[in-house]
Amino acid sequence: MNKMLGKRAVSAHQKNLRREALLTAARELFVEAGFFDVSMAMIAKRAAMAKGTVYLYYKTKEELFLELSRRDLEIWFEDLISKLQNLPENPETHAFVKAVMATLEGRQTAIRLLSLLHLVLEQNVSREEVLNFKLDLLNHSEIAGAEIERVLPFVHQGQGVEILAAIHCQIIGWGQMTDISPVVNEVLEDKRLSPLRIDFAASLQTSLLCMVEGIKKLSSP
Amino acid sequence: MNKMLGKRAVSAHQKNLRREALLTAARELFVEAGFFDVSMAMIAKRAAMAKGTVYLYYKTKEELFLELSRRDLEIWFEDLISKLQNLPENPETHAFVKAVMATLEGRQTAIRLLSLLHLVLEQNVSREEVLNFKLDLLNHSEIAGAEIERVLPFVHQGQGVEILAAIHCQIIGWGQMTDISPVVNEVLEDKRLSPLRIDFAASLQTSLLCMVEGIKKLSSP
Amino acid sequence: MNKMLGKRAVSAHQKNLRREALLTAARELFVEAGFFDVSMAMIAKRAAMAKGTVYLYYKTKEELFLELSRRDLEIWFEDLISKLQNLPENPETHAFVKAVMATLEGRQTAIRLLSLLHLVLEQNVSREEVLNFKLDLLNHSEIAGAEIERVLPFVHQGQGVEILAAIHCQIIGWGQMTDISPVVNEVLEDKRLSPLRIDFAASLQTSLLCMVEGIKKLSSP
Amino acid sequence: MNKMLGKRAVSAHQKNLRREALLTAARELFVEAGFFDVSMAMIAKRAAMAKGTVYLYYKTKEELFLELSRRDLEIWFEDLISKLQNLPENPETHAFVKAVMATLEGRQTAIRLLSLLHLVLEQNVSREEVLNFKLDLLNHSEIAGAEIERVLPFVHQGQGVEILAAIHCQIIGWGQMTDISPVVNEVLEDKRLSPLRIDFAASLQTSLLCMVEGIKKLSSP
DNA sequence: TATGAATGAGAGTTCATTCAT
DNA sequence: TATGAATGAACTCTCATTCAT
Repeated sequence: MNKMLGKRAVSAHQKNLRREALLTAARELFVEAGFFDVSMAMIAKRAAMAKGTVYLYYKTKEELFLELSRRDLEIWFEDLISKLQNLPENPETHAFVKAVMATLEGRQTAIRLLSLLHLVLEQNVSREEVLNFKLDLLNHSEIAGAEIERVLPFVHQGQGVEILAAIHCQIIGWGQMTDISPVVNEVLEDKRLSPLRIDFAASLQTSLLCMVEGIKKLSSP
Repeated sequence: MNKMLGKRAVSAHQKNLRREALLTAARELFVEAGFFDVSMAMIAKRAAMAKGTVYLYYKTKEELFLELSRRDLEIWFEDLISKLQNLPENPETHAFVKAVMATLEGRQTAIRLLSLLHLVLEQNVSREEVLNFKLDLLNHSEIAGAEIERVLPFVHQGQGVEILAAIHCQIIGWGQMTDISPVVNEVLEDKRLSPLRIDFAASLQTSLLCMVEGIKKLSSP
Repeated sequence: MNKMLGKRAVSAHQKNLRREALLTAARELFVEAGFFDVSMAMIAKRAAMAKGTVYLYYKTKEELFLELSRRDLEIWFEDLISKLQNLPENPETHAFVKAVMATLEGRQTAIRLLSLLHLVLEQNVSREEVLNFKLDLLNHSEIAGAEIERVLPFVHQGQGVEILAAIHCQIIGWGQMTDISPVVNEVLEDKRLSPLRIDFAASLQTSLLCMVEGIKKLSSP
Repeated sequence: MNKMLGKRAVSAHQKNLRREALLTAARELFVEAGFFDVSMAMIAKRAAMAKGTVYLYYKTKEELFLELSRRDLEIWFEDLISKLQNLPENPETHAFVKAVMATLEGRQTAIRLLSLLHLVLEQNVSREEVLNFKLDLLNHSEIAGAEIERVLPFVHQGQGVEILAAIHCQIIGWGQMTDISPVVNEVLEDKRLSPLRIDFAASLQTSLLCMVEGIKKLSSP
């Protein structure tokens, strides 16, 4: 038994501590080994709980990781919104992109979770959980979207959320293309393959820059 | 025994037919159930072969699907190159994007495979297989990249492959975001969530348009 | 579920019952079919457990049978030590051999396990398990060895364990030569082969007799 | 195709070459990896034949190894008979045992095969093969047995074969007890276990000595 | 005679999930 | 609420043997 958590979580507060402990354990293991190679048994052990206990808090492995994604996304959104708020109106495109890029620094885990989200996390989860997740996502998206609309004057109303989705899309895309397995890494050391070696940050920054410039151009008559 | 294939694949041609049969079976099942819910046993059964026989042709499930991806990518690249060749030099951005979009029509499977590629297919596969796959990919990328450079005069040399990667990135990104599970689909019918309902083709087309316009603008002084 | 064992083995006692049930099932099947033709699945079924449950108690098939051997050896050693203790000091060689032979009556299974021990059981088992097994074996050997030294005055100190090993050797040897397959049994009915028909007890008794007499003779000046 | 063997074995001579090649391959692999870890595919490959071809010469894996054992036993018997013939009548017990021991030098493979013989090789083999093997064995045993009777005058008629069986028994017994797996070897390095460390040659020699002395003593009134 | 593709049962093992305690 | 024993389907993969060619 985890001494820190006490014997039984009776109060809502204690239950939240348990949930938090599980998420922390899951995140650590996810970083170390990836989603597929982490088992519920490992998570339980790391969180100093019994296997069965995990299921009192999360009905499936996917639900646990979906919650983890929600937390990470929430933090990211808050960071993004805050950084956008600090931008002057109609900034250099470059400044806008830099701000977005800054929100991704040190967020490898969140980026990897984003890639898993659609492929695995939204499976084997109840309607209700998905709905809550999506409502949460929408909520944050709309706030961040509005902020984008405020900052970039050439973005018309409602387009903010779409731009957010496009950013999301590129994070997933570049994320996957650069989050490669050790074997691939080794193979890519072959000189002939140098054109296929891609840097996440550089590629994302460039493509975001193009995107924003493109939007700007297409918006003005 | 599969009557169509004969009893034994002795000639190289017959062996290729067997490989093809396995790929076809795998593709069908992949469409029906997705990568994770398809087992080698199912593929064997669908291809009317014994379980052990599959392993004579592909050492792992990942190797089989990697080959499937290679085939689909090859076809896609050929289509892309051909459609680019049919474009006049310096076409309307819209025409360029339309051409790219046209290559994706009816290619759901290829798009889904592209998403899996980095996450799972390039694991549990030998160095050699990955190397061959990558060399193949590079080869096609360079031809298509050169064609892009020819078609879009503002794209300077070597940038064609990068643009291809960016297209690739967006196909993966939008692909994942729109290739959703039945539960999610159901949830998204909720009116409140309409801003999160995304159409693959529309989103990709728009974002490609922006990207190309952005590149054009950033390239000209 | 096995009604006798209850639903869940929570206490150490209940777990031991489970282990015992598995050993019993394994022993029965071993008698019926031999080591190679017994699978973990069969053992599980016979013990009325699920396949996965077996692996909670024994990590490999070899570990299970090693434990079975340990139990059988332990019982044999206890019997041997007790029978030796009941012997007067410096008995007739014949009486000594008879005592040893008596410990083997109705111990076919133990004899067959002894033969497998070195060939297969000590493979695919962890260092630790082997070590424990060997320590156990040594422990019993030393007690029995000391008893042999007490009983046979011409046996000098430390030689008891060696004699035990020689007994062990002959049990294995005659055991293997007489534990023959049905086909061989059938073949040996051929009159010409009568010199090759060997009886375990008779052969062992004779060879032990010779051995002890030989030791006696070689020890006295 | 193995160039040395030619394309097709039509003549009896060529067929024998094939059989010999298979036995050689099997012996090499048996030394390297042991019976269980050698597959028919490996043997075929080593002998530069196709898998199916092996089955034209030996109906089962066991039959092949049984033949291998027969060859090795034959050679051993010839050596034994020859060495016994070179002994003077009524030699020192020690000289007799030395002669037997000398026949085992460099015959690890034969010794290991002997241990497998009863446990696995005589299974999954046709009646006929076993009969031939046994007749062969009997034949050699009788010659060698007669030689023993000649050499050791206290051995009465018919007892020679029995003594041979007892020698056989001890070779198997000590062979198994000393032919240990790497794990066991490692474990036996533990100082506490030193009494369990056994040397094949030393143990066998001692036990043969005792046996012969015992027989001598028990034979004389 | 020779081949090697095909078989397919079965091996050991894992693990998300359930549920008696 | 917490436990962890139990489940059992599913997994990948092996290999002696068969048999169409």
